[in-house]
Amino acid sequence: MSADHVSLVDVNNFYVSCERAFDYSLRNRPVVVLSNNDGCVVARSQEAKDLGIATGEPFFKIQRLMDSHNLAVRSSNYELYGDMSARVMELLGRYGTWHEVYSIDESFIGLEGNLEQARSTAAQIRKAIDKTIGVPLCVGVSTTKTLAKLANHIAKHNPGLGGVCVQQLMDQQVLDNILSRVPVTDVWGVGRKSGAKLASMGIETIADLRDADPLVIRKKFSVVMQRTVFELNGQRCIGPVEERADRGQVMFTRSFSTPVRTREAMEEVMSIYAQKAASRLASEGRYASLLTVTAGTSRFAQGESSFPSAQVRLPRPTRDPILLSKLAIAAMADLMHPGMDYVRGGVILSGLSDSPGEKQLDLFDLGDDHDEEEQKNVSSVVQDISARFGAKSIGLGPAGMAQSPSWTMKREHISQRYTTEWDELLEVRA
DNA sequence: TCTGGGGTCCTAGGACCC
DNA sequence: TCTGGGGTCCTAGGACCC
Repeated sequence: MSADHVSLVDVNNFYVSCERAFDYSLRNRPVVVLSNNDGCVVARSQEAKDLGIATGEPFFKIQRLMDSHNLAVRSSNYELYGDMSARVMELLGRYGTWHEVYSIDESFIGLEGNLEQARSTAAQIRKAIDKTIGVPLCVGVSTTKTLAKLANHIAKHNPGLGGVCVQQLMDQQVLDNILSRVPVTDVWGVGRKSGAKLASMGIETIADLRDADPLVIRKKFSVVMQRTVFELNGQRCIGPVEERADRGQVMFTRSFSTPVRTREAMEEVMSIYAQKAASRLASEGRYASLLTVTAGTSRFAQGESSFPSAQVRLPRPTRDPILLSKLAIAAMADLMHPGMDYVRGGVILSGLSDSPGEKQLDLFDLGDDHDEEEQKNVSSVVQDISARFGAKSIGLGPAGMAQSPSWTMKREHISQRYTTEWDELLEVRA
């Protein structure tokens, strides 16, 4: 990660900007993008922010603004955002000495040269992405990741900077003024809980945290917060995410559009989600050794609640959709209370590795070898078809039904998949 | 009526071993 | 019935992020 400067590139209001890139009617008006199930707001245009709409706000509370303030609403369209992200990242990779994708719309990039050269490269990046992909972004440049995040924050909030903020080129007095005014919770890595605790120690602004004693911070919080203090002082200590073969997990959890009450419906959920998770593993060429199932009643409902959860250790790494589906159903069967309203459920696969385990004796009770052999064949055919024709083309048991069950996700305001479906390409009229 | 999903990292504490 | 220290590994839970 050695380069003269660390920059953070962040697309403005990413989901909204993706929608706007293809739909001009969304420009210059308030726009929000909703979470899965059209539940709550996950992205807002500047105009929507100006209306006082908060992230996480339930859609039903702001629905009236559609009429009164010309608010436009879109269901989240992850096919579109994922595709746009890949294009942005590909282009960003051509700049800088290293490139670390941090999230769907953010990258850290190493820039070389003096400060003016860094600023000029940052401006080029903005221009290139806007011209070829059509989404606006801001670039923050400084000496550490935490400070680059901060510089990006400053660029976002000060339109006069033209979307680029090189921290070292700022007027010192202006910078000091900002640091001693902006609340500490605006720092990357400081959330609500830690913010409250810091405040009780008299640490309220970014400058306060920068000047705090790292040892005290380490003792009262953890090394994470201590690193933040070091980074605020210009000392690089947040490195790239380590690449580890067994790192990570794959989860498939969703809220249902209508509650699931019966054992049979929950079996459908577990079966379908397990197969979706398995197919994601297959696309990544990985295998899981731990299966976790979860479900839950609404956190907002009165009365009795239920949050069943169970883990199943898989004696050898697998991504077999039939096996995972069976195990997920079995694990959930005894835990759910039929009759209660479950509003969400999920399947998590973890302990990931790049190769399937060797078969071990007596660990799996799947009947005789003949059955297992046959099951293997069916599984591999299913995986093959879903890899070639897409996840929707085939499914086992409940997942194979042509019609979606009643609890599947609601997406009433979905935009077209401009970039990933031939049928929905943007029409251009001259 | 209606309140997201998918991640990462760290720490504490228990199980187990020598 | 009483009674050690030190180490590793695993898991649950908390906090944070986008």
